[in-house]
Amino acid sequence: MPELPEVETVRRGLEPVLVGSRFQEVEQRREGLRFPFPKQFVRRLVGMEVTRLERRAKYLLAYLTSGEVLAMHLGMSGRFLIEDRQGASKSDRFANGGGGDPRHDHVIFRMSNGAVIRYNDARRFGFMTLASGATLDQHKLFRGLGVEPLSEAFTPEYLNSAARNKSQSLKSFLMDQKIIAGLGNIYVCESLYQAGLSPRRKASTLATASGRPGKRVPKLVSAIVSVLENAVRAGGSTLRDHRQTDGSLGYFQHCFAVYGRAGLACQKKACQGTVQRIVQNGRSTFFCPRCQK
DNA sequence: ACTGTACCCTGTAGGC
DNA sequence: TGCCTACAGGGTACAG
Repeated sequence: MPELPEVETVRRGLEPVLVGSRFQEVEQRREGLRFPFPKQFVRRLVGMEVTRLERRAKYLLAYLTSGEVLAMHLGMSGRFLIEDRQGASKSDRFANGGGGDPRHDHVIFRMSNGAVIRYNDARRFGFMTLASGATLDQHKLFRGLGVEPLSEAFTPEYLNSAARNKSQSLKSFLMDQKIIAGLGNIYVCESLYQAGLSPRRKASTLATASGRPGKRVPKLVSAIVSVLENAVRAGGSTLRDHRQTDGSLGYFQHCFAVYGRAGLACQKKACQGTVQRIVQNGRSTFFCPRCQK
């Protein structure tokens, strides 16, 4: 479900109730999600204060006073919902069953500040684990991750050199978390559309041999950054079941230019093309063959 | 190296 | 109404 903008939106929603608060009680309601929970999961959390909450790629990272980090991944359908102790939503925008089926509430955090945070995940592709904060960069899950697309390190030079020898499609190149961390299916489609680049093009055809990017790479970098920034600003997108931590919906889905629009007219003024759906690496790609070359 | 396929699991939308 | 199929934002393993 969640790509970078959604995870960042969740982070911003959780930060004020998690940071500076302690885990008073942790209810772990099953053995595992995608993976088993780590040994002594509850014991290693209870009593610990969260000192900061960060996002890396599509992971949420809660730094604990124990020196450990609670790393959380939402998979496809994971979401966090915040309530007060009485079980009422913090906000009154809780319509449409935004709380999800309680059968899929797998973890409940009761915090020292009174907040109750439920992790709900119907498909259970998400997971939680605990890792040492000091060596997080070396951790299996994190050591291979590529650059954050909203950081200074994401430059045309970086992308140019990463693409240089890649014969895979541009779409699968951009989906690769070892290259860019946090991009997913929707935002890759949207970025390629905005940059006017075909998802089928070989990644290497984008790059220049000199190491100095030509025109296409900077355009793609700008497209990725602006698509992500706009989505974060809009509070992420909502497809099917994504909800913000207060149960409300994101708004970015109203802004999709190509994603999910197969058969509809290309929105670029001069273009008479039709958005097409193809499958690449087992995932849907939406693009306009007329203006994406 | 890269692609396609299957898989993890449940919910939902659409066709009949 | 139900039953069936296809598909879903993520990621990994494996065969070719």
